[in-house]
Amino acid sequence: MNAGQSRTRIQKKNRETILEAALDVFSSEGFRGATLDQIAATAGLSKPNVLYYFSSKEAIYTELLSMLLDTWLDPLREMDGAGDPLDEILDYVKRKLQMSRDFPRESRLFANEIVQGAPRILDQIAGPLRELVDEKAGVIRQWSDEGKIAVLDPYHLIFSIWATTQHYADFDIQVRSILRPEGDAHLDDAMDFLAGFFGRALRPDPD
Amino acid sequence: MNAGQSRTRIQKKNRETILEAALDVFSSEGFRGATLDQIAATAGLSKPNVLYYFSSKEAIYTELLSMLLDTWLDPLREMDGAGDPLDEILDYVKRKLQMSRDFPRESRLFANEIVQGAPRILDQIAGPLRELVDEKAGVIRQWSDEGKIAVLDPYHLIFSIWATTQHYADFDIQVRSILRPEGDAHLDDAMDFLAGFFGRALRPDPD
DNA sequence: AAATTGTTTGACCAATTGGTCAGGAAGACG
DNA sequence: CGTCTTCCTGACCAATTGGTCAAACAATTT
Repeated sequence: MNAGQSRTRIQKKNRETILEAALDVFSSEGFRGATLDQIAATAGLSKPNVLYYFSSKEAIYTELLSMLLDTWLDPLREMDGAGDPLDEILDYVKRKLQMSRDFPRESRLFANEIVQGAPRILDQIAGPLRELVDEKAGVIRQWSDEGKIAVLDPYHLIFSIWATTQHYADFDIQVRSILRPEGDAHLDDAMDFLAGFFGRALRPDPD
Repeated sequence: MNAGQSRTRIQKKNRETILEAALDVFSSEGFRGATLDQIAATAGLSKPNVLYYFSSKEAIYTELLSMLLDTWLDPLREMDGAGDPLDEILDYVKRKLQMSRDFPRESRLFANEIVQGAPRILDQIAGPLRELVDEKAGVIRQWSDEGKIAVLDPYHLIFSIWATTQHYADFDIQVRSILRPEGDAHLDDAMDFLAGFFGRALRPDPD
């Protein structure tokens, strides 16, 4: 398949269809657990036709991963060192939880990959992701130094934001088994909880 | 294989060897991704011999899961409604993080299972786990009502403890890629962070 | 030592899986 | 229209996988 730019109308449509189907299958079965037959069936295409658009199962997977990583990091990128510290962090929490609500499959795709040791995305994590985190950790540290928020390790703070928000996508079935919510109502409760929780934890100590 | 009690010396040893090997393989590859050949090779046994002790791949997996779930919930069981509220919760956080350090494979085994929709453990989650959580959430709610800790949704508080502590086992590779720690040193930092974090968040409001 | 029971394995099997290929169907284009 | 390229498929293949089985081998019991 054409590795470069030019794509016909049909190519654009079918590649999109395949990636959408692959997201479905990979996110719920993991790379090894997903089969080309499943992906093809979900996409409504024949298996050879899927392989006409992507050279291999792995090619579909890695394309998905690299396409989605950027989107995934956008909420953190938006955190603005010039804004109000507490608002910026709480807004980040909000955006991240919103992504768990809107893109749970994407979250699970990454979760699957990382739990299994990130064999096909380690470069991206040790590279761009790490750099972004380093940068934003610097911003948070400065806010701490200026007394705008409590003094807390910024890296572990970021981890705790990832963990608490992605939990609602990755462990959705567990959350639902325990809360038995109607639809997504519990995510509003989660947002209230997290706002209160991070708000309290970040409130600066009196001098 | 004998489904009942009586086991010979050799049976005990080999079943244990197989389960240990299976934990290794299942936790890093997921159910579908793991193969009997891998498990047999890791255990140092032949594949038919593995199947002499367990009737199928699935039998190994479900036995592992149900064996480990109890251990997994022990830290929460220990949380004592009669103890000092803040201490009890912080001790729970500590025990849970300790489990991420000591039993990361077990954590990843559950993570894999639950991310993929918990197809073979849903009963356990909707049953015993849910009941335990309901009970402990009641305890926490009471502490809130008595003004001993801040007023926060107890279910989401428990989720946040799970999420933040298990993160260090399940997303270990990501944490390491970002922090580049020597050995497990970062887990001590994580403990300091989480103690400060939960301590601040739970501190009751002045009346 | 013989008989019985428990353990191990090589050889094998059917199903699944990722991937190939020759050729046909359908668009694009002059 | 005819030609050229793109798109699609049935049939096929080799490798892998979960699982079986008869027979050999080792322990234990009598």
